[in-house]
Amino acid sequence: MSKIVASKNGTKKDVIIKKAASLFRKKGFKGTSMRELAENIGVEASSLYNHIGSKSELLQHICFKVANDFMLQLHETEKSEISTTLKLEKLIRFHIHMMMDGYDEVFVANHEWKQLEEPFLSNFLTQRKLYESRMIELVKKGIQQKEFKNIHPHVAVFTILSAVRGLELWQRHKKNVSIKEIETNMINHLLYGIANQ
Amino acid sequence: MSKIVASKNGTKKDVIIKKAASLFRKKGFKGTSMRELAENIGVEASSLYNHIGSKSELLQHICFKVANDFMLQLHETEKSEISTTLKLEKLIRFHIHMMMDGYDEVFVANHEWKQLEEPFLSNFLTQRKLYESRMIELVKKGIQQKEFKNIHPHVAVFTILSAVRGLELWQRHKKNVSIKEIETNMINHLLYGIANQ
DNA sequence: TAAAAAAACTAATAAGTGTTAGTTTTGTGA
DNA sequence: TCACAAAACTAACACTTATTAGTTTTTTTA
Repeated sequence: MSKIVASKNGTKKDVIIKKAASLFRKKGFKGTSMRELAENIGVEASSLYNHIGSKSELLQHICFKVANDFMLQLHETEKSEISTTLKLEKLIRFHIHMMMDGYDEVFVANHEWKQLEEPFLSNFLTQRKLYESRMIELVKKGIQQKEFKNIHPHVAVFTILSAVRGLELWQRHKKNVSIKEIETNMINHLLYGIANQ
Repeated sequence: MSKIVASKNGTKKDVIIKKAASLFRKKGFKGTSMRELAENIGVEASSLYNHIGSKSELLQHICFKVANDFMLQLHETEKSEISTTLKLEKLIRFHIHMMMDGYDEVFVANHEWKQLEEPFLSNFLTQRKLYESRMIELVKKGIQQKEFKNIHPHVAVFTILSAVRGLELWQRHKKNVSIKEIETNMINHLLYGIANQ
């Protein structure tokens, strides 16, 4: 029937991946059928296979694109010559922006990676573990330099990562609060707390 | 073949639900088949239907049990005559303990509620929204009473809820850090921050 | 120990899954 | 305009899904 319309800067495969990310977020990877994906694009299911190899491939693409983006930013931040506090702040801001700009993809990478098949599953987990441990090193450094309190680095990093991931919850409510406002409040909360004294 | 063994304090249905929660967490609701569930219990799939009505019913039971537990605790906390800071602290501690004791169930309620069918889906979302708004009211009160800084209550609540939900990540690493240690660090982090000055 | 109830079993159903083969339509460059 | 390539289509495949019917085994009760 209709032909898949390639957007200006992206192949038809990209269009499929984008729609897949949206559906995988809303209904889950296993909860989304190829027929459903095809229908949302305006095409028969079999036609998708002119552009992609398999359903799994779609998930792989989404997950590793996100993982890669985060890794690159981490690497860049580590190299930059600013205080540890500012490095942490920069990373938190990046997480916030990724969550806002690439909501569907980040959500899918966070929630549907379990459905990856080997060896992609192991690969993804290794990369995530590496990311976490490098953030922990950063916090440790901040403690040594007396920039941070004598907290448990592991707990601190997980608290931060989780809080940021929780921006997912915001997508439902984004009417009243601006990104800037969320960003400022969240950074203050995570770095300086909310209690007086 | 073998019969479903009912544990001391629980019907056979409870055994099925417990195992379902475990599998739904590990593989997702859609990713878990009734045959798989049955096999894990040591029985044929059709035999499950002597004890339960449907697969969906299992998910419903898990989600609403969790939602109910949280609601009850919120209600009790609201009534208790302690400072707002202590109320918030009490709630955070409850979240932490729920995550530790009922890991599978809380995880499933957090991640698989989307797979609920109507009218259960709407019901669940309404209840969650109510929970959130009552926590927001609590934070607002804390600000009025000058117990909290002049933060954005909405952002603060979501940051806290997300951070606590992130305890999921801990189940993988629970070797080195005790619950008590996590609890203390997390509460300090969320209420008082991590930065010096 | 015999009767009744509970819970297992086998077998089958209808619907849905990802994917492939083969064919027809559509768009493009000579 | 004609040939070639890209991308759509229809139809089918082998398999898995939740669930039901009907039957047999096991357990409980009297």
